[in-house]
Order: sequence, then structure tokens, then C-alpha cells
Amino acid sequence: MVYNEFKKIVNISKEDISGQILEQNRASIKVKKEKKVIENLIKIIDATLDICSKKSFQSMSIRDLSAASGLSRGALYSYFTNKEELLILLLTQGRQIVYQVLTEQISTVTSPHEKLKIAIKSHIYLSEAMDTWFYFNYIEARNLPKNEQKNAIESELETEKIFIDIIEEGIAEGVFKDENVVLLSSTLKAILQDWYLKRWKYRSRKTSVDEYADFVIKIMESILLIG
Amino acid sequence: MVYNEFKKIVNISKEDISGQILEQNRASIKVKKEKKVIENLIKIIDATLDICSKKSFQSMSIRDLSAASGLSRGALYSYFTNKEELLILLLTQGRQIVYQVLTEQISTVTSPHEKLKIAIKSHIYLSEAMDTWFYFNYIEARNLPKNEQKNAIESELETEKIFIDIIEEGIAEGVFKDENVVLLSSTLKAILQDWYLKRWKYRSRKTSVDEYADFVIKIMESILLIG
DNA sequence: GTCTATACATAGATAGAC
DNA sequence: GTCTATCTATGTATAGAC
Repeated sequence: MVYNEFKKIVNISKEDISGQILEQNRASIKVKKEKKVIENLIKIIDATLDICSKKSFQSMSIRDLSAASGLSRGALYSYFTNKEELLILLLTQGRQIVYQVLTEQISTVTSPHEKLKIAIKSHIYLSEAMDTWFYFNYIEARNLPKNEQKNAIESELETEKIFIDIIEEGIAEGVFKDENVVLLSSTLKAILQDWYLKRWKYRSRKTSVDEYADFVIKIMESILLIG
Repeated sequence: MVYNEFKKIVNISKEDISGQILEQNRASIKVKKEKKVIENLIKIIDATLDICSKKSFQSMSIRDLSAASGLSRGALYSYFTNKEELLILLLTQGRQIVYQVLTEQISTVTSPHEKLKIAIKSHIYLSEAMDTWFYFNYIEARNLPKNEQKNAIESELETEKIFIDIIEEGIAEGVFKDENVVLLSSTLKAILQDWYLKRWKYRSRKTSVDEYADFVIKIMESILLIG
């Protein structure tokens, strides 16, 4: 699998995401016509992620968001009760998508070695297809209120757990070396995150997403494979 | 070398850092008595890093900083001309310290293999000794004005270059395998940064700084060493 | 050198017209 | 459903007393 194939398989349409948000936030969305909601949520999300790829969510004023989304300040407050809730909503949704896609992709194969390769590729390709989203999620998580931060932390550990499980399975089956699994998964996650955190660097060096994915797989293999 | 030894060697006293800041910012510091300046700069830096380990520099108001540092809002403006300049000052200083210590430590050995080990340990130990500083530097770099961001980017590439040079030297000498040096250095940097970016995770797992350093060295060896 | 008081700007949020 | 007008809070920065 290469990136161009992945993009077709995981066709995360904006309508789908907005629909999911609507489902889970009926309480705070005051507008009744579903079509309108979907339409405007897309505008709001696009504008937010766009602005926040250049400055922080904090520094983005409701006035900025109004200008970029095309909705008035008053209208915006029909879609969320306050600015912080908009942040929570976006981060929660982002995490869900990542977990959904990752587990779905892995379920298509059985051997640990194949699973590891698919998991690495899926993570990198997904973060490439939704780069502003991933970046936003990582950077802004710390600005959540304490109780919501717990969810962000759990989510980090949850994706890490996916890798831990795969590697342990491989060790049990005798195809992987018996390494420090938790530390190794943790560093693997750091490497995967680097792809979207330092997008500017890889872009300027013309490192393609496929090249990066292949490289990560190769170094994991050189650490884990026996022989 | 283990962490406890490193801490003694690299005795980065707060007075030294404040002194360096004073040297380089005489223009914007209005207070004349050097002793006073050093004393209050330490208060300001400590308070800023402390607050910013919990929320963003943006969200930290001058009122917050005044309360935490013990200086009045008016007095604070005797040490910097505006809030953004305080940010620039802190980030610039932080970068200088890292580069100074890293290059100094590496210069003590000659073989590429030893150099690589020392560079990895120095980076991790330094980020441990100055964890709030490192965290602040990474997270807040993006909130600089465009022209200052250039410096932050150059600095990221500069530390990466240290690793690139060591690995290339090792390949030339025939002790390291001929890998994709730039990509490998880049992922190594990501792993090193993870130590201070996810401090909460490693702390909760009781991973010691020495254990982490040894692990990173081990995986780099398993990728690079021949045989 | 440091403080208090305050000017001035900009933010988030709401009410009521359309 | 959406907009405009506006209230209120909070922020940065400065001036002048001590």
C-alpha cells in the first residue's frame, strides 16, 4: 500500500465528520436544520484549523473566526456555547477519527509483522491526509481544562497500546526479538508524530510520505526482526 | 557517565544565565544596578517557566507574572519593553545554552561511536536538568513573529546537524552502516525531544533518565553498528 | 527602582432587530 | 437562522507618586 491508495480507502469526508459532531453535540447546537448545521460546521472547522496552523487557538479571536468562516460572531454561538467548548469538540472528534481508522486498518491483517507495517503506514498516511487536524490536536491538547486533559492522555496511551500489543504478539510468536516493548512503542510513537509536527522540515527536504513510512518500517525491522 | 555526574559537570547556575541575558539585552533593561537585575531576572524567568509549564505564554497575563514573580506590573516593564520581547529573550537564551553544552561535551571525545553516545546522553541529561526550559522552548517557538521563527528553525537544524556529522564520520571510518543519515538524525532528534515533551508519561511509568538514555543508545547501535 | 492608578485596546458573550 | 450593536471583563502598557 502507498499513500495514493490509502487516500481512496480512507475517504474521510468532511460531511461525515460534521455529522458525527452533530450527533454528539445536539445539546449545544441551537440550529435545527441538519443541512444548515453540517454546512456551517464544515466552515467553522476549516476556518479554525486553518487559522490555528498559523497561530494558537488562544490567539484566534472569535472575530478572526467570524471573518474566516463567513459567519457572524452571533451566529457562531449557535454552534457552540463558548470558545472552550469548540476546542473540546474539535479535539474529541479528532481523537475518535484516528482511533477508528487505525483499528479498522489493522483488523485487515493477522501476522504481527504485517500488522506492524500496516499500523505504521496507516498512522503516517492518516496524519498526512489530515495534517492540520493532527497538528492542532497535538499542540492544543495542553490548553484543555484539567478534566478534559485526562481524555487526551488516555488517547495517547490508547494508540501506544496498539503498538505494544502488536509487538508483544510478535515476541510471543517468536518473530520479534524480546525488546523493552513499552519504551520501544513510545519511541515509535514519537517518530510517527514527528511527521506532522515538523511538516515544514520534511517538506523543505522533499521527503515524501512514502519514503518516510518505509524508513520508519525499516528501522523498526532492524530493531525487532531476528537474524 | 550517568545523570548524577552530568548534573555536577554542567553546573548551569541561574546567575550565569541571567548574566548572559543582561549582557545581550542591555538596551531594553532599564534598571542600572547589575545585582538587582540578576536577582529580578531570576524571579521573572522562574515565574514564567513555572506558569508556562501549566498554560501557554499567551494565556499568561502580565498580572499572572507580576503575582508569581513578586514584582509589580510596572516594575516588570523595566526588564523588557513588551511581552513579546520577553518571549524572544527566553527562547533565544534557551537555544544558546543547549548548543553550548552539547558542542562542549562532544569535544571531549574523538571516536564517532563515543561521540554519538555522549551526544545522546548530554541531550537527554540536559533536557532533564532543565525540563521546564526545554518544554517552553519547544512549545512556544511557534508563537514567535515570523522573523524570529527563522532563528528557531535554524537552531533545530543546527542540533540535528551535530548528529548528522557524527554519523557521517562513523560511516566514513567504516564503523557505522551506510544508512539514510539525514532521516536517521531526524528521528533520533524526535526521540530525544519526546523525553521532555512527554515527561508526564515517563514519570508515571517510573522510567529513569538513565534508563531512557541507555535505551536510545541501544536502538541507535542496533541500527548503525556493523555485525 | 518600584509601586499604584489608570488609559486604552481587544477579547468573549448576549440581546434584540431583521 | 443570522446579523448588528453593545455590555463587561481582561489584557497590555504607561505616567507619575514614592
